[in-house]
Amino acid sequence: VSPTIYDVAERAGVSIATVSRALNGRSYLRAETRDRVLQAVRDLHFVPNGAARGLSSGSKRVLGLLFIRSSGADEMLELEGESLLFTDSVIRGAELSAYKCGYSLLLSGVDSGDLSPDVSALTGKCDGLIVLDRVVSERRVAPLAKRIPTVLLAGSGRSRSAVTVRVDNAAAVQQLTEHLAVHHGYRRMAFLSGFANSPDSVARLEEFRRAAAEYGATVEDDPLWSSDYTATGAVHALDRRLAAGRPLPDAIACANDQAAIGVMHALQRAGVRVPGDVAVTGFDDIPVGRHVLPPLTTVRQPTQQLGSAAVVALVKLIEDSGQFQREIVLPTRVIIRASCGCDLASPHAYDRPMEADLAT
Amino acid sequence: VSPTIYDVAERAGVSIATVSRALNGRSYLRAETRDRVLQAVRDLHFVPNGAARGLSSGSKRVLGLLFIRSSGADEMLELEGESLLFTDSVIRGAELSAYKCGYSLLLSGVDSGDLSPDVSALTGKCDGLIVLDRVVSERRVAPLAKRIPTVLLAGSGRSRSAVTVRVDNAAAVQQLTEHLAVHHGYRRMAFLSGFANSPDSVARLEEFRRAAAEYGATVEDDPLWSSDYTATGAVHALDRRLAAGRPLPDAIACANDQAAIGVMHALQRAGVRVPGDVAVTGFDDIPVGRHVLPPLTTVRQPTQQLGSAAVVALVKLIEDSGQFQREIVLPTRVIIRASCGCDLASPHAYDRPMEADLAT
DNA sequence: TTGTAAGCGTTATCAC
DNA sequence: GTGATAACGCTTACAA
Repeated sequence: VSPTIYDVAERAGVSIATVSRALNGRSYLRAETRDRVLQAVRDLHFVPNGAARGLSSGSKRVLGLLFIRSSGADEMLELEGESLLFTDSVIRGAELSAYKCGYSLLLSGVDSGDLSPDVSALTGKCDGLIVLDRVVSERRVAPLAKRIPTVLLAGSGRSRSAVTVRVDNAAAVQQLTEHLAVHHGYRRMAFLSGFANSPDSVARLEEFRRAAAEYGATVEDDPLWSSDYTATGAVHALDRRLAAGRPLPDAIACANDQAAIGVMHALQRAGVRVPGDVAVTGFDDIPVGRHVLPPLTTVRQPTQQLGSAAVVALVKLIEDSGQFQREIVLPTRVIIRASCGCDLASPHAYDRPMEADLAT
Repeated sequence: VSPTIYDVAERAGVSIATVSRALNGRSYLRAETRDRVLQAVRDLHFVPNGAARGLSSGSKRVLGLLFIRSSGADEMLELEGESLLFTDSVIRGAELSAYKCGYSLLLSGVDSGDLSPDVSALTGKCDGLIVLDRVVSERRVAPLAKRIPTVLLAGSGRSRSAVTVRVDNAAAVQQLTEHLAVHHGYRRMAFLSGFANSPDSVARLEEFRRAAAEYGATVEDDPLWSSDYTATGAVHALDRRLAAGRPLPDAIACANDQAAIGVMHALQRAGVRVPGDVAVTGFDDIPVGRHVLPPLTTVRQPTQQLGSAAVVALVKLIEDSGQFQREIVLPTRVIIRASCGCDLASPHAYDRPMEADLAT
């Protein structure tokens, strides 16, 4: 039913090669001929078939983006709905950047429990892959990257086989830890991890341990300080920790904001004051972080830029398969609010309240 | 570099037709042969080329989703970042549903100022299109839908040419207006519109006028009561209205939550109490709505379901091109919080505070 | 500057 | 059951 270049060629009185040339503008063409072809294209509402194009040229002009589908979104807390933001923001950044590079973005979620996701359905449809944190285990990256250009997003940066785009976890955690240990003088700390297989969570924990040691603070070493990036999971972890009866740490750093909010909730419910008795920090800077009480001290990541940087790196990988950066590290910024113990009116209050935002 | 069915066929000692059959499982095949082929597939890490498949079979197994890219996200208020949620949530729902139907989702943003977006880049790459609110004007829908299966998301439902999936704006606004007019007794109302070319905004305004009249309330008729779905835009609109000096209405219903938050901000900044002096309501139920003061009375839409319903409708349209529903209407739910004048402790407080959510 | 024709990697229609 | 082989709609040498 759809017209093909043959139809266009016939209507314009030229060969299909000429139509192709007029469309792609690669070769020289008499202006008059080109106009005639383009007129026929318009007349027929011709749109080139992407599959045929991809097959013939070897380039589908499509990038795949693999992310983890949060399991059972419907059954979760309302709050969990906000976890959409990190991945979604990456997707937005990636889409825009892909568009600018002349590609489209093909989305594919992977169920969180799925250990060996069937990536092949996607790989066949695109020229390259952007793989978000935790989608494929580190040892499965190499075989994948061998078959198709692959960029890892938020990986540890340890994978030698694929390009990695990630944030500077080390600098962020270093800065945050210094703030907690030096500015506030907290000595007994804890770090609530995300998934054990999340390179980001692992990197943050490692750096937290290192930095804490540097400032002479201790980090509680107990398997219960690990969770799953959700507020619910954090509440459960904290409830277990509270039940243990031992004195609580001075400060609890969390692998992400949702967990931090869960931690604050569990503490407050147990009558522990935040930050009076225990300070809490997050990571990501999700919007609701400024509306909870106390407003959350956290680390802001350039989420959209993560997506766009990944696309740019991937396109480079696909197009000029020559040299490329093995690793791209994006900056982070510590956002001091109140949950760390700071007074919002203090000079550390980089972040302004909502009214100020709106006044712009 | 990638292996083809020829390589697989050779390794398995069969013809390419047999490989194709083993892969697609359509035809009968000796079990032993099939196993041999599948083993070769695994050995070679063969992945069928999607472009070739699409070209040969006529079905690319890809659905396109067109949405409006919010303009200049970087320069906007932090709050605007939360407007990501509606579209993103639709995308998530669509992705999951597409996956279940055996399709992938191809994303394509359209710049908000772009009057005649180049949809052709996408149409060539997919089997059908999901078009979000405001992406293409109503008169451009028909020619598009003629060329490629198209589902309109959040359209007015007036387009005879394409299938429409939308929420029940009429019921929601009717219910909300009744609450304002009957329960609270407000008589003088206003409605702050979104974009003039947004069918959803138009539908909400129309129904608001109708319902208000039904209950004997008046609706201010002034061009300044129109804006652009953003908090900033709403602040500007309200500032103009405040400057006019006339007495304010009893209640202001807004076309979406961001606008409602902007309205509340502008009023409060001018010393007007919400809801004491003027009641305000929103639409969408974005997460931050429960954290603003007063918590926002609004209408919840099943955003993920909008996406998945659109996909299901589109797949049906593509696959059994026989009959299909012209219009699919999803239910909405009024969420009463405090900005309408309700006491949160009253029986109308369907929505529980954050603590209650977390306690689950 | 334009036309001819050979692929690209599948699926699907025939035969056998 | 399985194997040849002809599409599918485009790009791109190679000729002219």
